[in-house]
Amino acid sequence: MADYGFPKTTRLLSAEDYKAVFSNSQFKASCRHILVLAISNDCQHSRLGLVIAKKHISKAVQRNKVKRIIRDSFRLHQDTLAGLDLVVLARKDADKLGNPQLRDKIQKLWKELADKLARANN
RNA sequence: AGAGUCAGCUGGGCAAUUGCUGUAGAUAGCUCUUCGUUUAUCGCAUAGCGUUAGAUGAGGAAAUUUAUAGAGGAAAGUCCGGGCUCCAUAGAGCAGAGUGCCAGGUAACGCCUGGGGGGUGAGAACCCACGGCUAGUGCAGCAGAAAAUAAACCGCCAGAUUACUUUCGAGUAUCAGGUAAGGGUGAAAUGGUGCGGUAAGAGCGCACCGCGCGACUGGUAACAGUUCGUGGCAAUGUAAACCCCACUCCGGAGCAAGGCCAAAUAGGGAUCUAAUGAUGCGGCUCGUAUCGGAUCCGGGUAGGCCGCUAGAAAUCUGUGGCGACGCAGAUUGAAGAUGAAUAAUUGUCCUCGACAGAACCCGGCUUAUAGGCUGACUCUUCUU
RNA sequence: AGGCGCGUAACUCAGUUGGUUAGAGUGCUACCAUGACAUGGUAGAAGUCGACAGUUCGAAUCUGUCCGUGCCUA
Repeated sequence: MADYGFPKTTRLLSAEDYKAVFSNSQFKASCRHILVLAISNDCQHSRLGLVIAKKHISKAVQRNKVKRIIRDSFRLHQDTLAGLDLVVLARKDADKLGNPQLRDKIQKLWKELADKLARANN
């Protein structure tokens, strides 16, 4: 049975972690509203970081909502992305999507990343 | 029944599954770690100190699990007022900033309550930066004759040793005057109506109204008055113009304040040390400065911890007060994150869910806000 | 979160303190000059001064409240 928890070990915590992902990102996946960067890490599991800029989503309620949905989706799909440090950036108008649409989009991006990872390992 | 005014409350509910953060407890001693006791081992300068490994006791982290709590009325804007913290600081004044009818409330306020005055509305009610331009200084474009110690453009008026005309009444022009009743300009033109008065007029005089000043009465006061006296009126607007008056603040920053622990790297200070070393100053010795190693010390970055939520607290009761609010008693423990929790999915119900997310904490103000509920009051219509 | 500043022509800025006329440069349009283009010359258009209230006879300017935008503090 897969572990669907989201404890602190599966998050990016310090500024250095983020810096590492930004400066040498190995994998990329994006759509109109979301961009995902990733590098492989030394852990067994994957780790998630979120960058939701105030510039792109102006209202705090909307920012929180987007973060929650992405986090929840990551929680349910993290077993397919093992060994990656991920940073998810929200682009403009990401808050205009409905909850189910946002969910679909992020799921597709997870899948794309998983494929790329498999290809790189082979 | 309809229309409306004010005040208060609420801000989707239920169920299942999967998650997050705090707090309290439990678990196994499988993982990491701190301190102590003890056994073995190895090293050395050997009553000792240190290395490594094991056993054991206590604590912490992480993990698993159970219970429990978990955004707002505005959490927002940052427009005011405080608490708290640090730095600065003899005291007083000037300067500066703010407030501005009166009284009270408050930790304090630019907030609130009650009262006064003015305005809006049929009314319940609502709105008002509401001290002073009779302390001084300034400003008032254009238009208009004149714009602030008033003023004569048109008009009106009697006069003249004047000129012309003449129907001999006077008229026109000119001169030097009087006049603020009428005209037009302007946002604004120096009380209103009537009577008298006059050459024409004029607060020039009078009556009433309005206004100023003083007294009296009521009121803590602002202020009010079918009161009395007095002044012919002197007093245009503007203080969100300078300013005057009264009161308040009066050093500065803000939890990214501030305090504690503290790696790596670089650098600082103190002590010891050896080649009796190297380099610079110097012709050489002496001297002096720098350079090596070890130990200790303090500052301090990354990072971590505290600050952090029990407070001008909430609720209820009693009591004083018209009220804001005060006082007394009882009860309650109610978010505290830090790449930042408080949710997601599914089902279901209804009226189909607005504005919107704590970040040190309070008191206000302002702005945004779907719908629902309660109470008090006003007006209109109908019925009894 | 806390603390500062700025909104004026399409663009870059004056004017705001001290109230009564909105101005400069670049760009744009038309014409002149040239065989043509650039340069040059002449003329012209373009602004509810971020929005809404208030004070005033009168507001880009004074006062208040919102909106947008930028910067600083780890």
